Amino acid sequence: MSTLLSGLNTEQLNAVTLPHQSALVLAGAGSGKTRVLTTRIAYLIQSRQVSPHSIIAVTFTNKAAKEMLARISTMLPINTQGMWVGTFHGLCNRMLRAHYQDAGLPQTFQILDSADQIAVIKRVLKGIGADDEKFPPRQVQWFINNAKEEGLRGSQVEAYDDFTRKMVEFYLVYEQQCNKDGMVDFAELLLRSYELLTRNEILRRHYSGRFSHILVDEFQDTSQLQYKWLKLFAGAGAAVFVVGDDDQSIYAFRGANTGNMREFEHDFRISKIIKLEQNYRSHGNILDAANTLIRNNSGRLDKNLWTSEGHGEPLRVYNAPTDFDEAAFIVDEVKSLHAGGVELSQIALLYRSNAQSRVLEHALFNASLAYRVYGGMRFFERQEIKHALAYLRMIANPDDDNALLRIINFPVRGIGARSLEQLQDDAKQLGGSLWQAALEKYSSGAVSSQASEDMETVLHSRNKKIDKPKKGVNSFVVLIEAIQQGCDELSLPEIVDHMLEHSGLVDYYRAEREGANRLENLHELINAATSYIQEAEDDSLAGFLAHASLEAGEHQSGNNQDALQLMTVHSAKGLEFHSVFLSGLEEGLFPHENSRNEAGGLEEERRLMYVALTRARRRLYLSFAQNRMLHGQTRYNIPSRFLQEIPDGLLKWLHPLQKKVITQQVPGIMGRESGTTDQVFGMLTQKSRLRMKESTIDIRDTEASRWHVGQNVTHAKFGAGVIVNREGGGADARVQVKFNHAGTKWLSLEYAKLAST
DNA sequence: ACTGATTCTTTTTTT
DNA sequence: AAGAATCAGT
Repeated sequence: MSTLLSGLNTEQLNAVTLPHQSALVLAGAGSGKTRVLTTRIAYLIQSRQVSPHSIIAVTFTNKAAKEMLARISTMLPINTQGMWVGTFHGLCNRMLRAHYQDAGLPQTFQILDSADQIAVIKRVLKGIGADDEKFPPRQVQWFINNAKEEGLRGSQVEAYDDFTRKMVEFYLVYEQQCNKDGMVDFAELLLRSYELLTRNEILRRHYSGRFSHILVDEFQDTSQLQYKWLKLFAGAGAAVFVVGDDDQSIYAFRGANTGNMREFEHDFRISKIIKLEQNYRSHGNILDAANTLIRNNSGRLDKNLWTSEGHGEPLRVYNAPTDFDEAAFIVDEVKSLHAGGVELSQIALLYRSNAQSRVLEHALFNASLAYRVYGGMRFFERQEIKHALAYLRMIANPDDDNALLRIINFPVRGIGARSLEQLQDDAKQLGGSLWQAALEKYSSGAVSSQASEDMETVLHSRNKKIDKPKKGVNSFVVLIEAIQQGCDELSLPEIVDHMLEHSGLVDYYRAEREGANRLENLHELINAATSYIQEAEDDSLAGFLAHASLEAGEHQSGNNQDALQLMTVHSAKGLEFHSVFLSGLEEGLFPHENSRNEAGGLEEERRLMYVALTRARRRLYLSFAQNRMLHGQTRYNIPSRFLQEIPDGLLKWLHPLQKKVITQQVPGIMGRESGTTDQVFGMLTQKSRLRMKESTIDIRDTEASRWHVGQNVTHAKFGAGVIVNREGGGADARVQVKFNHAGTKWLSLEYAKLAST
């Protein structure tokens, strides 16, 4: 007990030991939020004799849920399996599985991730002959999800204009399709379980009675519907303990509603907000920068982070000519940090959008630095895995049209658009799934052909209609049935293995030239199944499939070696690192240009920036590039306004060698002496920009002219050699070097650190 | 039905 | 720049 609470500061202790009442904890970045939550749970169980069975803890990501469970079990020797800890979506799934009948769902209902959802929408649109130029599937998806988030069914949405009426129509057909196939999208998980509780009084009583304590992490990220869902769970008697930081709300695009914090204050009669303001993570300068920046936002709940640590280093700012230079700079700095004893895994490279990782990866790869990219293409989103999952879905529930369409001709078995159309028509007539239609066709060559037709036509049409397409469809039906039968008595990993072998997927990718990686992923899927049955209490195939949809990421066939961490700012939330590089600080990128048109968009971007800054413990690099390649063309950018919102005194500007000259030529641009914002930052005139560019090239050319054919050189990695050729000029200058021991290579003078010997 | 070529389009962030 | 989607030719 005393060990449980030791080391907590006054506010933390206060929060942890609160009596049975609802509470709002406003917890700044790095203020020990997770610790407070987990300790509170442990404290409730240990000192208040609260049964783990009556505690529910909601987190925002699966990762956070896992970590919470792990921390609790180190504090208390209890079985955490009975506890309800998870994301909103995860918990809703759990509930719907338990009461699938009451919820009007088939036992094997499938969860659609966004990509699946788009696919279904596309199919639906095509099915009713809608013009997908005029109604882009993305927009339809957005409409549907928004409606669901507001708690509205297709029949309840009010439409006053043609466009909306059309959208509603799509929504209705989409709903129908989902119901028919037993599919549930993310928003549906929430809405469905919300409705279940609203309608079903017995269940509602059961749950609101069962949970005496509800704890919510990252409360600022909850949506309207999620909040209503919470209130339903809480009923009248539960103590609801929510922890959040309005400054770190970065999911408004997904429906997060900071206003929930104020509503909560009101709804649950919170008399005093508990504030955790001592930061245990970052040095003073970093914190000051973050605090100053975020003060530019309006309507914040008041809070100011402080630290008892010293100021530490200034933030380092780097102005790179191009994104390549930026990457090269980062690589250099990482190397010296690493050489100085900082573990690679303690260094993070953060960026606003996933696409930015490419340049960085390229540079890191060439420098042979170990790195790991989070997010981006996730494990369960890869095409080979999606294919494999589709086969598994067919085993679990063959009426899943979506899954069927994905794999009916993959690997190819001669089923083209023609036979598919046929099948879809049959299904429509039958009023059943594609699978049922396929079965019908396959199992009965002599189906009730219309008696009115004469014999010849029947024979004729049978030969043409049934024989030919039947071949393909037939083989598919046989295959799926064979796999299904083969799965009896098998464990989950064995089912996966069995499916992989017999579906032909393994053979397909084995034959593919670039298939090695995909093969590896397919095998990794077996491992994923193995670890799933070890961790989850429900080891059914349906459970595994739900898991795959809900937890798309975090399963990488990865090694645990010390590696740099690359991720978006969003996915860095909740993490901390010794050193952080924040790259791409340019207008249009961060803040992102799309945020301009959205209400509150800029403030959300600023919060995102705040999150990014507060990830760093000791050292923080901020960098931007004047030119950046985007969608295949170069864009000229001006530095992010957020840079300017950080006090000068906290920044230390780093300049590459060439830059010194530029500074002299164009004073007032690089130096940040007095002057209006526009002069300093941005609005570089076309002319001055040009001047900068020219001067850069000039210098480079001098740089390049240092090298000539026949010169003896050494390279850090390849050793000694002689220049045998050179081409290009300016930024593109390259030399061909014949190395004594490493063959002949073309090297870019810009990056290859050649030394003359 | 399949292949190769051409055009199009890109998510900002995630359950 | 790269991948997906569509189109044309076989």
